[in-house]
Amino acid sequence: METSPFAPNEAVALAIDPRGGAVAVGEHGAEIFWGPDAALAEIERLERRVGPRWVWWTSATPEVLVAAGIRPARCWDLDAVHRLLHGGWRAGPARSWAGAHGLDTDDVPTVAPVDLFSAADDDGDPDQPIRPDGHLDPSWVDDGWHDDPERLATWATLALEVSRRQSDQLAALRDRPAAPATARSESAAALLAVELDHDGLPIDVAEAERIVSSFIGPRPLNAADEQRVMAERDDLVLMHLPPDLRSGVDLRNPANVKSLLRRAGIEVDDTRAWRLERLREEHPVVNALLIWRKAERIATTFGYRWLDEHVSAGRLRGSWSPSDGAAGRMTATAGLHNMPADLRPAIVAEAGHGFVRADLGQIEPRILAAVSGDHALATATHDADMYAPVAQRLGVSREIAKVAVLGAMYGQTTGLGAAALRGLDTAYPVAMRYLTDAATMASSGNDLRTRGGRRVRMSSSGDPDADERDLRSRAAARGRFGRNAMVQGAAAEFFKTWAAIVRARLPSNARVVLCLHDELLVHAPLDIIDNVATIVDETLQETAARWQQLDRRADVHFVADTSVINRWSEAK
DNA sequence: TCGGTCACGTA
DNA sequence: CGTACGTGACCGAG
Repeated sequence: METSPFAPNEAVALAIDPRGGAVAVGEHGAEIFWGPDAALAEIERLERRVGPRWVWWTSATPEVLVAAGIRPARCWDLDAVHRLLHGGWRAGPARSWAGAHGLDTDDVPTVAPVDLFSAADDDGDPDQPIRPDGHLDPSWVDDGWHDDPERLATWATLALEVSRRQSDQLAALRDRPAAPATARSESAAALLAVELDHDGLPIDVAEAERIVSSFIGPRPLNAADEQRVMAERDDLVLMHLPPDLRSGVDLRNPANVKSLLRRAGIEVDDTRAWRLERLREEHPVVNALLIWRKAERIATTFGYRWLDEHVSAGRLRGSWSPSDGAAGRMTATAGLHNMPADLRPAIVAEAGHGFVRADLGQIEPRILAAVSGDHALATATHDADMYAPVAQRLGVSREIAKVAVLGAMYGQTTGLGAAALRGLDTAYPVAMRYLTDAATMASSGNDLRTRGGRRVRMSSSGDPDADERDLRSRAAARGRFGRNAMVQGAAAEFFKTWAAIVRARLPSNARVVLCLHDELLVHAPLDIIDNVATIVDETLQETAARWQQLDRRADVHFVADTSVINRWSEAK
């Protein structure tokens, strides 16, 4: 009979030295696997036979696993939990350690710049990872544990200790009962981010190039050709000006464009597209400029260079971050989160595969109903379109109701019907009070915590030069930020829980390939695609049920629009 | 070379 | 005086 020092679901800290081996440390024992290949094989075996909750310092550890084809089921990511507990986007072992030990996380020791004279003058004990002041020794953090099983074991043991302390800190958030569960789903999202980095988003490059070409023409042959094409694009705008105004105009310089427009008889405060949109008919140069801007965006940001840099083997890859520094939404580079809709037809499932695309409907107002515990607003969420009952209750049109609710969550004060805002206050006082409380706290510089326990820092960095008006407007800005962060942050937590459970429920040949704040894209073989769609829908209800279990405040319904498609552009 | 501003795409 | 993000071009300060 096989014995293991670990139990299913037990927290087991894992430290990997890709060149040497790995160490796994649990409550009641440890295992050392030496030799890189043997270590990965043993980790895979442990994952399969035991299924612990792996604890790791940073995503560098799962990166090794995912690269080796190992997809752990459960984890505890110290970075992710640190960000949750202490706010902001910065993390790393030194900060996680400091945060777990009640030390200053903003001022952790760093390795001094390499210096010939100071190199030998290190007052730290090389065998001792903890400094006298209680911080992790930065030289240890960097690579002090490499190539030595014993030091690697120390490193894993320290991780396990941090995870215990983090668990205690989460449990101590008595008014945030969802915090421990959120730490687990935030960890899962961090692991998913590693997988998204690795897997990439299926893209049909030929189709993408065709779309790019439709905006800016064929791929330039060389730098000179590129210059020529650029000049030709510029000319399509400049031709609408009298010849004596054309020279020296740089369309890429907004100030320049502004004066250009003024000379054409058009006065604007700035040259943003939404402002120019209404002036299209005023002068042909405006229309030409807006078309130019669109092409310029493709040329500079989403053109051939973008494809060359970020696409390989039919996948568009970016760098995923499981939580931003504000409300904790996922972010991604390489344009994965801001790809123009025009390019979405190029996101095509591979042969024999399809996408399941699902997006949460009206997620933020539903989240507001849940986190505030407003029963009247919760009742509205029982409708597939929750703005309809809100409109009825306020006695306004659906459009007005929608704008008013969104405006309340964003802190918008202008352009809203005052009657609708007053109506919200009387119809949904609990939800509105929740928002104004958050705004009041934030505007006076107090940190907030989301429903899942994420600390939202308000760091009111005092500017000695700020005058009274500056201070007031900054306080108001903090208020809007805080008000929105409580909703956006809880929505991000809800979304990540959903994504994490979907990930756990999917068969191994189906993968989440995109997370877009309220939208999931899953890539799967066609013969199971309907099953995957069912999993995605059922998982949403499971996510909602888990929330209700932890909160038990209001019966909020969540809905998703789910469809099976071949191209990202097909749904919606 | 760097930070700030403008601009614009997504949610 | 509606939030968040990433990217790129330009500007001015250093």
